[in-house]
Amino acid sequence: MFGGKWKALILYHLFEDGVLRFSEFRRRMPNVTQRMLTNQLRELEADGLISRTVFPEVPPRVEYELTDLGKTLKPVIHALKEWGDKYAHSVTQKKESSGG
Amino acid sequence: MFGGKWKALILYHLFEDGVLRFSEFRRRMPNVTQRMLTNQLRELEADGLISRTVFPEVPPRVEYELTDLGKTLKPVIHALKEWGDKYAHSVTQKKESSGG
DNA sequence: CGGTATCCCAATTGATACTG
DNA sequence: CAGTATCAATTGGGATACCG
Repeated sequence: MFGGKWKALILYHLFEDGVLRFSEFRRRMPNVTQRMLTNQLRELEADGLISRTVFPEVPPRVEYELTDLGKTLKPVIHALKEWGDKYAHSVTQKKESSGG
Repeated sequence: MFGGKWKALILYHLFEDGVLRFSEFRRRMPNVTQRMLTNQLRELEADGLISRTVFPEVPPRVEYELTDLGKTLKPVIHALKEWGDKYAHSVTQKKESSGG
């Protein structure tokens, strides 16, 4: 379920910001391609962890937020971030990511 | 770093049991192939999370345990397991795993 | 007992271009 | 703004057989 390379980061930003639009994700995760972002958002939605709300406006607006189930992941994401902050530098990195 | 499908489970068993031999992993995770188990153990070792000790005996014996760095992952693995125990059933599963 | 070596398929990820 | 479509490359994973 956490298979996706960016899912944890997506969830992290949702815990930080509550609600995010597609373009806001793009700003927060600049090195995720549009395709991958769409892809992972849809998978998270399919797993019932986030919700997607389309506002029929011009220009279009789509908002993502955590579902109740998604919110239960807080301890996991939190533990992951804590660990990353403390120890990620100890681990061999192949490439720098979009700083989460 | 958690890319591997079985890494979290490997770490979990090490937190449970302290030290494990190759064959003990196999018993605890029957549906991981020998190749994948070796593979993921080596990656964890390369990342400095576990150590591998070979005892030059007959029959051969190899023991795996957590390094100090590996032990710092306890909160993460713990949070993950807690979540799994509570909510994994809420999520669509494609296949059952080796029960962790 | 604790692995390696091969082969092969599936899934994931990425680059780029296009669209309502 | 928020996506799709298409193609290509890489990586992950499983089956099976063999080895010191």
